[in-house]
Amino acid sequence: MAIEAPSRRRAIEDAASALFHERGYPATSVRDIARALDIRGASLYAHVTSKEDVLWSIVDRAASTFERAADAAAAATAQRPPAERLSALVRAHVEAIAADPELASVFVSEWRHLSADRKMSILERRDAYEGRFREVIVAGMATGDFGSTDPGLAATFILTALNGLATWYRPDGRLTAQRIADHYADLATRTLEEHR
Amino acid sequence: MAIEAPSRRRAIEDAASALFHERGYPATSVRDIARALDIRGASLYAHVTSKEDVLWSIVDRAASTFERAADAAAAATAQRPPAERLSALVRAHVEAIAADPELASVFVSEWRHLSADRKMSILERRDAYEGRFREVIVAGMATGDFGSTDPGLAATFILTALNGLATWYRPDGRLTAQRIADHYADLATRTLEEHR
DNA sequence: CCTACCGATCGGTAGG
DNA sequence: CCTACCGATCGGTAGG
Repeated sequence: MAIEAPSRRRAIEDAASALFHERGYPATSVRDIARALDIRGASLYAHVTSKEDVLWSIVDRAASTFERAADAAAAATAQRPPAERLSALVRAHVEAIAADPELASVFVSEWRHLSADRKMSILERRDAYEGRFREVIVAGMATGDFGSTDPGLAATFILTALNGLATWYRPDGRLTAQRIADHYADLATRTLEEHR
Repeated sequence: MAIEAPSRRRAIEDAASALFHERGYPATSVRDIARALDIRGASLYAHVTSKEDVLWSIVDRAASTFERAADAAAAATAQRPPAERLSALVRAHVEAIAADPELASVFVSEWRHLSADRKMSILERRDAYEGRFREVIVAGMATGDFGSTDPGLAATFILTALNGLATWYRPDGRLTAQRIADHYADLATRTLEEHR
């Protein structure tokens, strides 16, 4: 089939995601990934050029997923008040994590094992992503909807709390993704709203 | 000197903490730790029984540090309203991280590389620690100081946000530990307080 | 996708 | 704390 090669590549990335999520990148060997696919370690190199290359594909795809989700959330709430815009960003982030926790957790935790230039490129994208949260916080402070705070610190506080989900979320856990998204959007908004 | 042996052991743990913080436990070799102390890899084994043993000492000490800090914070605010008790717990946690970010970051990120029984023991202590936060949240909901929320989810949200500090805190950063503690205590409290 | 193999490095031990 | 060394495993290549 014409789609075999790309789907095989994707199967490798999925198996690697699961293992990187569970044990971390350095503790996962090329042979571990191959074993999950019932092939030999050396056979992986017919589809990938290096172990780091697999990590990069996963991290890059995860970054794009978060960026697209945030784009959609921002577009849908562009004319709404800051609290709603923040709530939409939080929901989009939580839903992206819940949709593929292994992908998200590799993105959140394993990027530091990338080569220096790829690491730098991811750090820049992360900062731009965090900037979306900072901008909404600044806007909310300007309208008086949000109390006065350090926007950078508040954005880091909230995003770190959200990212923790990638570590502990289980599809069959006590709370559904929707309920977690509801709660987290509420908690994040409360974190900033002016008390009155 | 009589204190040489224990201080040497501690020097090993400190060098290991710095490396585990920077690269993670699996990506740090015994020879890396030895090199930081200007000795040979094999010489380390005069002071430690295994690499995992070093990780355990660090994680166990970090856990005790957090527990003692929380004990002191709880004792000092036992008769105060829930918001103040929460604020004290948050400050204690942030200050413990800032006092030794490498120790804290190994505790937060590397415990999963411990053996099964040690991992279990740390997970239990973490849950008990998180329970202190849950209890204050429940108490605040009971008095009406805090709005209605899922105490477990809120505790996880806040503690995850705080733990992120271990990853990015730098003593020479833009904000002092005191200012971060102030802000984080404020953000955590706002996250829960009923709007009025 | 396989077998066979490479040099490098791993955590750890023996024996001073 | 050292030298010398162990078996196991690492990421990756050659050549089908």
